[in-house]
Amino acid sequence: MVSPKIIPQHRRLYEILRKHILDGVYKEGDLLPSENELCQLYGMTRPTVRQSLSRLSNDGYIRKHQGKGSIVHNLPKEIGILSVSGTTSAVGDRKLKTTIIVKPVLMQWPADFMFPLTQLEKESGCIYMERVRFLEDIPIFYDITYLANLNLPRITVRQFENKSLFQILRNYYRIEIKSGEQRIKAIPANKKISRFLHLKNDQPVLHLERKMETNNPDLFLYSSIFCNTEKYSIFGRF
Amino acid sequence: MVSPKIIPQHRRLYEILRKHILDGVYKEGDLLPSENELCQLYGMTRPTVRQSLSRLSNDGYIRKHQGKGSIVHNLPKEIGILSVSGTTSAVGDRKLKTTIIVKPVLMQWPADFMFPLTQLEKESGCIYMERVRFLEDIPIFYDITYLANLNLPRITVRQFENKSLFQILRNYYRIEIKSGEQRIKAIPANKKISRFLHLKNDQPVLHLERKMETNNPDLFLYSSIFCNTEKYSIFGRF
DNA sequence: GAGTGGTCTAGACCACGCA
DNA sequence: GCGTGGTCTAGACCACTCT
Repeated sequence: MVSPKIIPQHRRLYEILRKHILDGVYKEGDLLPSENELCQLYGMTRPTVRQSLSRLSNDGYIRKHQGKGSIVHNLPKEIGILSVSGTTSAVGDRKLKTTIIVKPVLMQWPADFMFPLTQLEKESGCIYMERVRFLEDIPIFYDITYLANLNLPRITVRQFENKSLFQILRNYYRIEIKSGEQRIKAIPANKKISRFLHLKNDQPVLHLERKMETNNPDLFLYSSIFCNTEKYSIFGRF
Repeated sequence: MVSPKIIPQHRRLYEILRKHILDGVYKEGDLLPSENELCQLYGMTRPTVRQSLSRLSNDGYIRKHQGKGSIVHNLPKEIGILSVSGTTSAVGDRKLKTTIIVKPVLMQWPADFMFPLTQLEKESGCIYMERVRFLEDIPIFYDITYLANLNLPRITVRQFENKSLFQILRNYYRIEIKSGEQRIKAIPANKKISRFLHLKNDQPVLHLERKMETNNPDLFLYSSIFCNTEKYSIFGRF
């Protein structure tokens, strides 16, 4: 573990309000306290409060209405994998179980990698792992993860079963995901995919190719995610 | 046409910088003028400038680096349909041709609509249209659009061929899209879809179900979009 | 009219990258 | 050490909604 980082106030308020919404302190359709009330409650000024609310609004937790206030929005019943937080926190409160297919191993980068790599990444080698994620005992995601082996000692021996990769990166290496980009396609499931996701061959699956930036400007996290959307849609805001 | 609305300064600067990036005034990898320089150049203060840059960053046009500056980012070569601007502006400079399959008609809302409707929407009836969008002569999107018939006189007789629906809504009815949400699935193409998108039956396509909010709080725009991702991926940021 | 969110100003201090 | 972006304050005026 490492010493904690200071957390900006707008981020702190964002987390508080988000937790209150998820915990039902503020329910769907409720009016949040007004911006001025939040200022007083948490000892901030309006721009700071507004920054928190702006993020909540972008993430779909609230809707702002001029002259009325901020209203808690219907929480998406689907899987919000288009958010930044990674798969684990993307499914809300539902239980997500993980099976490791390939434990983290150090290897060469694939020859035709889905994103261009920097020289530094190429030289560092690649940490590789495969996981299948289950939601209510249905396999939903088949994740293949790649990241450069930059200042991540002992990562290949850590236990991933109950923690998300994001948690481990944050707790042990102080790595935070800042943002990312992705390409989305619909493809037929090949043999490997259909086996892991319990689908028929050639059944359509969603394929996400993601590149995530971290607070280490040299370190990126790459995922190739195959997603069974038979029962759960992928949800996003824009 | 209607009288123009006043445009906030942060929005104005956002549009200017966005245009400069798209026009190549600032090229990929270039450093944008610093925030303080932009303040002087456009006569704004830093929070205002930062609001513009923040949006540019969210939309993927720039990356901000503390201590260095804002760097113009690789423009996505794929189709950025996950952005707010609608299909037409989502494909950058490439030519998007549209074929109208069903001209706008007034009808009843479908019995099992993909999103819940307000009482007002149900009573107003539904404007319905179908279009196919081509990129470089390949059919990419099969769009089915629905919106409530609220204060939209004569919309069923307007010409959609060369203008986007969004342009018509903005120019004639002063309707702007503010934000939206969507569900994404991978599904097999049925007969109708495969005919319009020139695909084989059961070939995987992306299915987007979108609900968009406008500056009229009672008016929402709904789309069901079937997307051929054989050649072009859908691009998004998060 | 009162209260809400939307926009904007004019400063301040800090953390980071680079020369 | 200097300039960069990151955070924050303490105000201001406006547009909108509701009563």
